[in-house]
Amino acid sequence: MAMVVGAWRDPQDDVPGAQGTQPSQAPPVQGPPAGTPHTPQTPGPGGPPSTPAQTNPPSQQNQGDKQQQQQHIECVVCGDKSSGKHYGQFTCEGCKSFFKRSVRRNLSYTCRANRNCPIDQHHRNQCQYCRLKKCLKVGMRREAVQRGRMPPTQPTHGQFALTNGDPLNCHSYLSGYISLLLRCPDGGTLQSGDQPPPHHH
Amino acid sequence: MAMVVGAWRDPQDDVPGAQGTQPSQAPPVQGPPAGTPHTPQTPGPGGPPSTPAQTNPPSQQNQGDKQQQQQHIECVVCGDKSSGKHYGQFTCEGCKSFFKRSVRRNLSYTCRANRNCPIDQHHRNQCQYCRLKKCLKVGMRREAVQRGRMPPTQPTHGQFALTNGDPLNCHSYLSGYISLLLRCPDGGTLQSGDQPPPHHH
DNA sequence: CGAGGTCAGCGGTCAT
DNA sequence: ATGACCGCTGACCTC
Repeated sequence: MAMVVGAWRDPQDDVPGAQGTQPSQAPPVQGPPAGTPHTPQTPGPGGPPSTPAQTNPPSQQNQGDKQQQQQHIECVVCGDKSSGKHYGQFTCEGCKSFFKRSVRRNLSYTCRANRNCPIDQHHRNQCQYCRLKKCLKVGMRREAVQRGRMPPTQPTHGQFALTNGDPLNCHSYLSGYISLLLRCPDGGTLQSGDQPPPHHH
Repeated sequence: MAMVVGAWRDPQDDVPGAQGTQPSQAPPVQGPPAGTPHTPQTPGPGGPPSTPAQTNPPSQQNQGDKQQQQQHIECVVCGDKSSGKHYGQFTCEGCKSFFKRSVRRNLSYTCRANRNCPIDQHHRNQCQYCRLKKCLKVGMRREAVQRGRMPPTQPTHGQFALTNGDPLNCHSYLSGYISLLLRCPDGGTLQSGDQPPPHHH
């Protein structure tokens, strides 16, 4: 699992994981199973992370004053208070959610400035492009974002999933199929085995 | 990449107490070990992956032999790696816990599709109803689930809200199916995307 | 070995 | 769209 994290220096404008096209690393277009979704997460109780190579590079937490740090870990993206590790790094709930939404919906943003907007607790919402860039820079892992689960509540007609913002990357080919399904009076003939039309890339 | 095997549809759909029937066994989905949607994570603390099921003596290392290459048994429910027998069958930790929680709390779920969602390592969390159904189908025993810490006698009677049981109406089921479809039926092959930015108006 | 339990971290929700 | 809050999952442990 070679992470994507190489050396993270401050890229002025790289890390385009966000920009639909990614220059350097590959954005695996799919690597679903093979993507190595390994998620090192719980270091585990009683055991230090034995493998230093991958997680956080800068580990300067232990020095004279870290008494309270343990309780006030801060978000590596914006500096707000972290609520724990998320997608590989300590982040706040906001950056966690932002990252999840971005990856799930595969959004790409654009910076209106010079792609080096400061990202801190008060400015993090000013530029999505730079926020996502920083998320990636500090090592948040896209592969750790899972696919959605089943919706607990049922959507109403006309607006289901399309509005939940998680079309994930379902292709529009599904639209036709959906239309067909919706036309089904009571789904009577629809049987379980129904699979969507073969989907060819 | 065709990893997902076809869905396992079962001829006789329901299952309430089903058991005994020989599971159709999971398809050889063993390929990508990394496919975990969740986090496999590092061994860490207490020790190395001490028992990954590989107690194999260092004699044979050949891989050419696919017959008995490794002895990691797979979960009869989802095909993930089994950690031993649980409630009567070889299952992974996930299905074990899921089954335990379901039985303990006497939960009942509802399928939003047509009750035969594919259950494999990548989709097992998509439909609890079908996951539990499959657990029972392959023979996991409810009786094997112990009470843990519940009061010996009836707990707060009537507290067991069994949440449901009502047949779903045609519309909702159709909607559910669609939702499921929108969540990418093919197991993540379409991970990255090509989806154009959501251009709203 | 197989029950039980824990809880970090993922998921989703829904006022703002 | 954001992010505080809560439920579910499953890796790891103890018994």
